[in-house]
Amino acid sequence: MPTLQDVARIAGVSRSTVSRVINDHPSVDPRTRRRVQRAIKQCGYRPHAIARSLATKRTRIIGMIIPEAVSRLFTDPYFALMLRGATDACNRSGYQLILSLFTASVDSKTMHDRIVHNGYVDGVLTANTCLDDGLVPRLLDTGIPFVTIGRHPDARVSYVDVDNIGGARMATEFLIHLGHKRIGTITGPLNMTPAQDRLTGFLKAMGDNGLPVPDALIVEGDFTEAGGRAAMARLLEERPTAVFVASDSLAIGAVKAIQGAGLRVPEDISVIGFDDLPSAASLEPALTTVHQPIEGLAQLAVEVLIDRLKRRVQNGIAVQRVVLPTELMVRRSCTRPS
Amino acid sequence: MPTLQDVARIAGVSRSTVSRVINDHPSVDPRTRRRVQRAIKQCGYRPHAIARSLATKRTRIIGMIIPEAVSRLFTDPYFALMLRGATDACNRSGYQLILSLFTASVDSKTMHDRIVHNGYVDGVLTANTCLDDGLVPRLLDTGIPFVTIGRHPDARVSYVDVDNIGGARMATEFLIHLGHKRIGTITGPLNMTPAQDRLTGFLKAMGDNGLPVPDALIVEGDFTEAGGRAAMARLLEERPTAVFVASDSLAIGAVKAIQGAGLRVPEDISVIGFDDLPSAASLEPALTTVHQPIEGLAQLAVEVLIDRLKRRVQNGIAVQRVVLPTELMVRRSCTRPS
DNA sequence: AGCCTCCTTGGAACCGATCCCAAGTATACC
DNA sequence: GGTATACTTGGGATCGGTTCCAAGGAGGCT
Repeated sequence: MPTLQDVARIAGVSRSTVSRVINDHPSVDPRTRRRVQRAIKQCGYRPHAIARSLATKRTRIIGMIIPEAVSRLFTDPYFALMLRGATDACNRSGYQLILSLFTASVDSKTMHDRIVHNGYVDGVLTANTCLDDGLVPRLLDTGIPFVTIGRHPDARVSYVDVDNIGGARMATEFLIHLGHKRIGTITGPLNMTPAQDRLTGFLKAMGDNGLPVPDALIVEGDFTEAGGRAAMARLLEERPTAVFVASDSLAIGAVKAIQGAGLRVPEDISVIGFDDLPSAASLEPALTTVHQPIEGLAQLAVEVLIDRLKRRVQNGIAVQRVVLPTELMVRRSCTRPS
Repeated sequence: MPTLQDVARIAGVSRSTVSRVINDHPSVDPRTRRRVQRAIKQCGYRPHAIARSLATKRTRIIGMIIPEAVSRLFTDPYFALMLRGATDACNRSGYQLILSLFTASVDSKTMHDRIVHNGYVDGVLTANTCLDDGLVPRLLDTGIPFVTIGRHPDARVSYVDVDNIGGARMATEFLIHLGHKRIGTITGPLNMTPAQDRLTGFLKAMGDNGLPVPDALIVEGDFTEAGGRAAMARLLEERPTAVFVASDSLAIGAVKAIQGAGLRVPEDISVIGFDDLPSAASLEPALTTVHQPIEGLAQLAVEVLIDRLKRRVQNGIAVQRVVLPTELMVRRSCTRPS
């Protein structure tokens, strides 16, 4: 592997000058620049990222942290879409993404230290943090720039999120407008903000329309299909005519539970989900759900993070927050109550 | 951030000595060692990975490349499991994983150069390469250590794989033993070796049992649910009594196509899949399929790669290949022909 | 013609570690 | 007591870049 020194020798200039050419520094004579560029081509030189990082203290690597609590859910297509969005944005900007799934085999403090303190990452992206897993406070402590996907209540945290409250309200109002009055909900784990927000939106819609929500009509699930099935089994005893389910995976389980009990969707019970996973449209019946732009959200998160990394040099550090809108996808799983 | 120098000053020794303590070099007086360790604790020193990498020429980072051709399939839970296996193995060994999904936004040669030539990765893992995407030849060219998940025909390539031929044969023989004679298959994209191998296993089982396989009973799919649906639609015209489908995602589509045509699984047509995705057991009907240990395979791939990285120092370079067995998961989607 | 500027360029320090080599010290042996 | 040996330790070069600073040279102005 040729180094700067080699190029310099071939072009008959100093390392400094070659470095300037590589980095598009303006103060290089055009003739010299061409000569250096020829030399670079000739010997197939490529800048050594590690050496460069040591000097500049920037690696152009972003760490993506998925906390252990949700890594069980990792097979949900939600994460694949998120990763695709994030990597795509990184590709465009010439950044690399280190993926760090916290798993049971190593304790999370060690994992955190490894990724944050070893100097390999300029900044961190984190998704689906639980309020009680301590990740965000630790990140704040270290002072490393980071952006969360999904809002976090701490005022110092920059995040990107979708309008979960608005989306949930929209979904619930859709059910209400269809004529439903006895509407249940299956929530996500309530230590996660998206789950909280979707519940909030649901309650707001119900409240605004003067509909009571007895506690028994609210069942906490865990964002998995199995969880949806179990939650729906309990909810069935309350005989709701419609259910707002906080994620599509949960909704898939809920539909199975309903059908398993010999009831039909939507004729006996209407079901509305949240996420609009790719499979939602091809379920039987096709799932009415709230679309959230997962890939776009992850892309945006990367862009916001990179923006922060650049500004940091200029000492601009104001918290940034972006919330994207959701969209109701009306399909077959909801109808008027009989 | 404190550096080696700072620790050295506090402990009253030289950088060299601190370095020896950090790296567990034996020739350090126990008393000195303790003194240095106290100094390290006291100032919260952590080795700077970048600087260390520059000196040692090893980063403890592995690059995982998913070629563009399959990044469309990326929402298949298969990839999530693979990533989880790979990251978990990395966590255990103290390695980091850079995830590189080749996407349309950047051409694949550029992507390849970025990840391979910038010095950030010690080695590369690659999954589901197509025979015609040129990735493997390029990797061979650069001389970087790499391991593919899924076999590659080139004799110089180290890989881990599951016994696709054996699994496919086992599945097909299961159908044959049930009494089926007119058995169709939906294959994956035949420019991918797993798809080829599963077809080979199918044909071998059929041939060994003296059953003819007219061309019309072989339909190429693309490993997606929609592809499975389309392929099955064509296959239905041939009236097979059973179908061996080369992946669970394809099988899900196939089942839907069968049900959509007013036929029942397994009463009218038996369906057997391949992969044993987490959802296979909870489908309606539960899918009989060939289990492959995806997470374990990815873990193994990481281990083999790390092993190669270590041996490389010792100039051991023999190609390594491992093939794991598969297992038949008998569920409800297959029965005797009527 | 002389002086001042601006543009280019090279030199050297630096980023934070590793590691070889030589020197110093303690122990053992004769 | 002197010398050989083993064990510790420090110094300095090195990895491959970036960047500050100073110097040289060309061009412009009076």
